[in-house]
Amino acid sequence: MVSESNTAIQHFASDPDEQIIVDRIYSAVMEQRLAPKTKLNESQLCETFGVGRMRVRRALLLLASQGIVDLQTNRGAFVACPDAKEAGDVFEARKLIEPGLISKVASNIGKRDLALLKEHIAMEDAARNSTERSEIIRLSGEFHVKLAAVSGNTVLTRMIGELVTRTSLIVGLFGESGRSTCPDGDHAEILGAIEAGDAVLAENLVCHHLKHIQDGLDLTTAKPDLPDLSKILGQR
Amino acid sequence: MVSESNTAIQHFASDPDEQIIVDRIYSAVMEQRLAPKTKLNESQLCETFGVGRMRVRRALLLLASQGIVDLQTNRGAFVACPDAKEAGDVFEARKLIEPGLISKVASNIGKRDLALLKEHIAMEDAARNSTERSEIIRLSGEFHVKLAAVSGNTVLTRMIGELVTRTSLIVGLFGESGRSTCPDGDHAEILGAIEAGDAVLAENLVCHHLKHIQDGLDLTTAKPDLPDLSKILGQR
DNA sequence: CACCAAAGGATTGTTAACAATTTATGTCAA
DNA sequence: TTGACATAAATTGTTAACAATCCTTTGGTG
Repeated sequence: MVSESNTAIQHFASDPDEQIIVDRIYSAVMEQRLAPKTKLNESQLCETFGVGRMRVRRALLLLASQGIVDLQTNRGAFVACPDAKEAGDVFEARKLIEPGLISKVASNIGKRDLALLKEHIAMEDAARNSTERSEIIRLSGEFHVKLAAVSGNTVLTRMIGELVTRTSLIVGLFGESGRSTCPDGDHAEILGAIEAGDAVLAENLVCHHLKHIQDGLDLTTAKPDLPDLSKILGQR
Repeated sequence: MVSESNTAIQHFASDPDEQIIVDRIYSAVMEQRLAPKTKLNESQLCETFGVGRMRVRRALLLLASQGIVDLQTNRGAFVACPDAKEAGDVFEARKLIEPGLISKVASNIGKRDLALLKEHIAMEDAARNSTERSEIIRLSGEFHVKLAAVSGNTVLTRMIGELVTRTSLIVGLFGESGRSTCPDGDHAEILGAIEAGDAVLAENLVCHHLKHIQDGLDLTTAKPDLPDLSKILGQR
């Protein structure tokens, strides 16, 4: 079954406020609105969400445990900045897990879930024509998480959620600016194979889909750190 | 490369103390010395490790984010108690990830890593003859994590670490008491296939290895909760 | 002008006291 | 004896003040 919530991090939070903080930062990273190495100021977050410092710190620790935030002692929290090695690891993990998972989903999917996924793709199409770039980016990633959720395996779904979010960071860092995260028709094609019950085809499509995204990355160019303006502006 | 550390949780902890707390609880769960649903008292942990309450709470939150500890509002922290559904999910995840991972390891493993793994199996053999039951339980699980670590993929290694630990909880809950976690010769056999560079064989062996462990579980018998003494002692 | 040093401010880390909730204890009545 | 109820203890959740660290600015010096 597909969860209606747009979050992929399960709620260990006792308080709903805490979950909100995690979700919002999570979404912002997913939508590439929060660039890597962006400083996440505690007091700033406190004001933004209207909560105490404790909640913010807990939320940041949770995000750090998922590799989305980097906690540096006495320096604060920063949006994680994966290097080429880490990017490779993430994609390797996805290519190892997702095909098998989709194969299982293709074998036994219910009408209800199928409809939800179709609806999601419709949302993607709508967002593609919209001016909001962040919307399509987030939806593109979320498709993979929802697909995993259909399997009913919460353990694997959470893992995919983490990997997808980190992929957003990676694409933002190493992706060619013109290219979108996921090729336009791919998701519909994958869902088509699933609907047809063709597990092998679905598996192959996902495999190529991931490879295609990875091929769009340029891991050699260590991009100049975005917040490090000295090198960009220093040479006038 | 295989890490020498016996922990599978990466250190997000700023403080080494915090890492120690996480490691110790982690190991205790791994060795099945901490039964599911065991209450983890804060002040007790503070005294045990000689640290402040903040550190303990942070450690517990990290463990909760890994599904090893269950945090209940106003009630405290308890060792997680997976149900049959969750147990199935964990095994499904392992069966999906580990074979592919081992296949990759078998394709290109260095002499140094091979030696380390052999050494580990020797330790297992030694522990099997020892009186300490907990030692062999922990080493059995750790073998899988070290195997993953050889791949060099830290993302996947962390995931396997989480899954292995949760497996310890599951085996403790649903496993037949007489049986050990991992069949005696299996690990050596797997390593043999890896040394021979036979990726397909290694993959199959791991697959069967996991299936064998899972078959040893009795998921139907919802075991009487260990700390719930009323049912055990009530019927005199 | 560049470079270094020190003071000030800002931010994070830690501690301890307080508040809220749960759990245990004890009393009384049926 | 059992059950409900009230009280007390223990435990967790929260807040706020304090300490330590880092970053910036300022002022001086070569």
